[in-house]
Amino acid sequence: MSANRFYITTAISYPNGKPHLGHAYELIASDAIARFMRLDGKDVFFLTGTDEHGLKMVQTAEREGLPVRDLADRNAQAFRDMGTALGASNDDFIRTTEERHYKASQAIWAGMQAAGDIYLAKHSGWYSVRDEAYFDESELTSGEGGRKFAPSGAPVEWSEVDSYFFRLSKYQDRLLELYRSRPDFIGPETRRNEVVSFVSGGLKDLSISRDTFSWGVPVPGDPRHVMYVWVDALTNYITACGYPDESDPRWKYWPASVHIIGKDIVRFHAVIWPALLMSAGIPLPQRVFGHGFLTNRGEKMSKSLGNVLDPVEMAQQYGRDPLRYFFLREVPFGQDGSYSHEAIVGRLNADLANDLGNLAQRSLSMVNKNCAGQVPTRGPLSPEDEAILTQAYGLIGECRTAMADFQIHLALNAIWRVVAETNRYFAAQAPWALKKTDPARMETVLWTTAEVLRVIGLLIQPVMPESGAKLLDMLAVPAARRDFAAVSATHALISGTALPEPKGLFPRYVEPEAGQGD
RNA sequence: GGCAGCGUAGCUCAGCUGGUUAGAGCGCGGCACUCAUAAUGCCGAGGUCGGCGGUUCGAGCCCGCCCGCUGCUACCA
Repeated sequence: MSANRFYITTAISYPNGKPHLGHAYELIASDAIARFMRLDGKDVFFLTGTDEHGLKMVQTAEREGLPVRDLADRNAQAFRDMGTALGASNDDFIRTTEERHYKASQAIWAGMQAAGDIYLAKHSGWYSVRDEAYFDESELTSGEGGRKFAPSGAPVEWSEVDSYFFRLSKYQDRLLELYRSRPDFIGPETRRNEVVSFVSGGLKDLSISRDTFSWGVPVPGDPRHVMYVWVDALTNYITACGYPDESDPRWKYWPASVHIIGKDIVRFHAVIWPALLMSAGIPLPQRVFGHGFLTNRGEKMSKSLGNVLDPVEMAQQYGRDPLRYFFLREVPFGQDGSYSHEAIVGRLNADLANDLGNLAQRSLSMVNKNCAGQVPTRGPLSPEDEAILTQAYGLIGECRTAMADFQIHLALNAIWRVVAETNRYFAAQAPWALKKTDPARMETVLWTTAEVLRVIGLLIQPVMPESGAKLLDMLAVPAARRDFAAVSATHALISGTALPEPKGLFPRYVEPEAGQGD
């Protein structure tokens, strides 16, 4: 990966159900990062997709009376549709049931095998059919008659099956060295600490195949087995780059700049994945970043609590851009966050409608009425004008710093700090009063405000692409001048340019009749 | 149990290598303005910085103990 390329992925979603807010959140955040990097001049490849194999898909399909492939097709489409509804700009959407992925998975398997890291053995342990999981002896509780039970209360039985294993244990030292030499490989830091602690405690070899079902990628040379979870799912990130064909035009994007994932699967991405890659002799991703979870008023979303919200419906209710803004501004990226209807409405009305929307409205409507609908005449700049402009131009640096560590909320904080400052500037300069006493000065104040709005419009595009475009449209900023290279005085608004009539940027959210609340 | 982290205004959180009257946003109270999406601006209320004890000329920031909370402690993706 050259310095100018940026490859970002979300985790691939397991589509045995409909997409939920957690999926939406990860996609929105990744999309904002991808868009930021594109606008900042990078050659971006942004990937998302679905992980469609495994027993649960088979079971869900049975329950619904569908062929499993039909279920996969239907639900994968639901995830694609969610992306559309949220404005995701992914360059590809990978499905692990695709032919290209079979090739890639079998190729990496072969690579690991060639390295001597795969062997066949008995996978044994206490298995709970209901939980579909193995449990360590220490996790079990004993009931009457010596029967043993999983933490969930489900009965367990001793199970022994043939399985291929990956020599994960062999990579402990190399992994620790990786974490030591590249401190930002895992983020945020708290996740890094956990992983280091975990690996330091020793690694066991990993069961990577099953012969108890067939819905998966066949193991090369032993079609009784399908690959189990790890190899199949993680490999998607290189499948999309054309692996194993290194002459594929996409191969240049590997290694990925960052895998954006939920905090619950950090270990798989920060331990197993690099080990698989090391084994197969493939370069390692630059970074792995685990975001937090969203809760509804502090409670986990769950069907039984009835607080599961459909992200597509939310986008319709609040607007795609405002919804994106809310989650990216309200939740420090990497930490858990809570949301509620009240919190969303509060943010939308305060930050979007009142602060930014109204700033655009109050200034641009004055321009429209008093400056012949053109970019105002810029006279000599006062120290106050210079100060606010300097702050605005300085934002790109702050945003770059924040986004380099995926601190999206800090970038937005910085932008809104300037929005607030601009409202103060506008009130202090009182162009409505200057209209009578010093029209030329009024024009300069309006020009300065419009120029700040131009910069704001450019910088909000990653998070709110439509709204950013709308604001830039109102300022007649040409399409070719909408990347971050334009965040400078060099590309400032030119006095006399004709402007369209301003339109509301962010309407206030008003409760529908007989407020349903949330 | 072990390891890691956290506990600062009603709420969500900032507080750099310890140093004058502990900060922001939201919420709340008052005032101003009327260009604007009943928007905005100004002022304010005011928290024993979880508790106790230390180190220090001086601690929210260092040390010890205690209380409370969270995460991790592998085969569910």
